[in-house]
Amino acid sequence: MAEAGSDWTEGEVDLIVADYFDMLAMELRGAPFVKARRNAALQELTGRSRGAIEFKHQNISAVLLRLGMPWIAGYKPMANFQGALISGIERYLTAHPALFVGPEAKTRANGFAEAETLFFEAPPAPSFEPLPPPLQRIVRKFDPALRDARNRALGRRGEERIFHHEQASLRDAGRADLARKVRWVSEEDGDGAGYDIRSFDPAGRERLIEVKTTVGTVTTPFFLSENERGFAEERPDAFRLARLYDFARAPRAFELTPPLDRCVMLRPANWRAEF
DNA sequence: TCACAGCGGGGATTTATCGC
DNA sequence: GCGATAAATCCCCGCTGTGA
Repeated sequence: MAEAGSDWTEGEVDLIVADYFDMLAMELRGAPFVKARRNAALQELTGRSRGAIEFKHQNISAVLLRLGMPWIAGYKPMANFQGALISGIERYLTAHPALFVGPEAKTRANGFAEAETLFFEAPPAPSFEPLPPPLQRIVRKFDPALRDARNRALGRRGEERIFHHEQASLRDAGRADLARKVRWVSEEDGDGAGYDIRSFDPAGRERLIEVKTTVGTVTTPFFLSENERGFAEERPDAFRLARLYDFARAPRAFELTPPLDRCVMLRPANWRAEF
């Protein structure tokens, strides 16, 4: 049994990290669980106190926040965390590479006839703060932005949600005529237009919306193609980037308008090699 | 002295359960 | 169905120990 005040051992860290990810997966699935019982079971296994285990849960949330991954609601990320936790999380992710991909990535975002509250304020303009090297290593191995970008089903469901939201908003604004003209361009014509949805504001002005969806949090990075970035520069009057986040749990969104580099930090993510 | 990890305690709030 | 009560959840405050 561990002594209060001593550093957590690798075994203890592995236990609590595994338990945390198990609870997180259940939360994302909408499955019920009682945190106090999980805490009590960990107290039995580790000899740590309730407060110590809860504190460690908040430390794990802090690491996941920095990684752009979702965390358990209720375990508010602490400001700091110890290095042993990073290693523990890396070990867990290495052993469970399919985490949040596949069945777990199913979402509960069904039925959205009304223009319910979906859009909130965008996060403040970025202040670039580099990740500590151990976290950079994890991001390279398990990039949550890349994982979400490769999840085509997730992207499609995000577009569907925004498509219905645009229609409902226009109907609520008394513009059923415009709501009928909203087009899901990427679904009907395929990718390549530089945006996913052609919609309108209540005054009839065009809104060309590119939808970016992640399971992660409000600040989880996302990928933008060169075509999309170029289109945003070409049509700053109409281009809108709809950023849907926390999609598996409680989908929320914010909207970015060009110039995009004033709202987000754009960094080249791949290179085109030509002869 | 200071920063930080680790921790205990507890108040406020929400949710579940029970008895009427 | 409703109010009372218990349990669970959320998260804040402030303390100790340690190492630089």
